[in-house]
Amino acid sequence: MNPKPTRRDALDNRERILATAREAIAASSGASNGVSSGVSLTAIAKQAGVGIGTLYRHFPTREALILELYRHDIQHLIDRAPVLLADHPPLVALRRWFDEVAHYGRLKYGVAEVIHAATDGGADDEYFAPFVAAIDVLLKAGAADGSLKSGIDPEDVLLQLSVLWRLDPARGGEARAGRILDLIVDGLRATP
Amino acid sequence: MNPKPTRRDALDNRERILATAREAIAASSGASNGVSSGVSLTAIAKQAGVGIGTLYRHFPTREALILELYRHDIQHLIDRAPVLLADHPPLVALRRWFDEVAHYGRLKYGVAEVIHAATDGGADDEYFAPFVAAIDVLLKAGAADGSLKSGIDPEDVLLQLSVLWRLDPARGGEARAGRILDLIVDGLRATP
DNA sequence: CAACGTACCGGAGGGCCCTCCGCTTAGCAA
DNA sequence: TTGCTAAGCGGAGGGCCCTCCGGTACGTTG
Repeated sequence: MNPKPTRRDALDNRERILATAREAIAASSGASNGVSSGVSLTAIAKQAGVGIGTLYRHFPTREALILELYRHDIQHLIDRAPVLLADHPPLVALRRWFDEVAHYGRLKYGVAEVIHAATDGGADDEYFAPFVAAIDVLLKAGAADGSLKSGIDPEDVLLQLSVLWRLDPARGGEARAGRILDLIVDGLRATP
Repeated sequence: MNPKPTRRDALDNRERILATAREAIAASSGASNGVSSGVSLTAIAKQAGVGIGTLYRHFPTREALILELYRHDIQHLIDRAPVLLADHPPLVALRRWFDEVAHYGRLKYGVAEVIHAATDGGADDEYFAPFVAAIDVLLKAGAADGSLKSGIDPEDVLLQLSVLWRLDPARGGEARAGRILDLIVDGLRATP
């Protein structure tokens, strides 16, 4: 899909675009609700000293770019799932993980953007499959010890989580996120 | 907010825009996932024989236009809540209502669009407050007979519902919607 | 080192969104 | 009927998105 360009100039450009995008987003992220719309790809291209066509060749969609920026952070979140599971019972681990994802997503809004893109259905599975897998691990653990329903589709849960990114942190979003996560977890609980 | 224009020409234009928009959306709604993006406001204005400025004066955002188109249908949904409550126990009424909203929303995608806009936070409360009120009635009834938790914020629930509009009906969306609604309802249930 | 093919560049172009402001005209008042 | 005035009109303009394709230069091969 994105088999890393082989030519030097191409690679340079790619890196330059990523660096510029990182700056631009960091600069603009102080304001507003954190939805991606704020940054102009045109501006990034110009600032990076490449043509707009070049930017689009490297990153065919805005999401592809954001996604690449936050690949690291996303991986971190994914890796947290088994760690939490090792330290806590499944139900607690699940809830903690949700909290981390929600919190992280609102902080570094890029992660939210990625998940948003992923849940839009059009995104490359390659990227968000690990995310789904992380959820699945948590769900399976909960099912195994009887605290969660069994047979839940992890993608359904990811979709439910995607609501979080639409909260406005400025106005009660923090508290609302907590309440909604509670509701979601309750929905996943095994019914005795 | 939108105190209906008093001049004849203004009113005519308004109606013409609405009629044209209705056609345009009907014509394009056959395809794709049903997200609003498909229709160009520029095209609607041209087709309606008004300047783009006129369209924007009457309907400051795309959502405002869509919302006006489906005001009727939305009202219908809202009215269904008490009817269902009269005929069924609260839990059943709630679930039925969810089903109707979900189904309707995916059929006439405008409703989805409106709710989507409403949950975006920026929307005029005036419009979606009745929706929230309808949910609240259902929740209160369930709380009263002990089948649902008490003290749930209806806006939280609306937000959870908003996930439904992002499902792709073409690929498993129908079934997925059902599963997710089950999860949501379970989350709202009173914990014994 | 020269020459070449192709991977990559860049920006013009078409389309949409939304704003802003000078002009038009409907409806009222005399 | 004839002004008059503000409510309403409309489109030019600036910005962004994304595509497409003629040109450039990288790296390889002889």
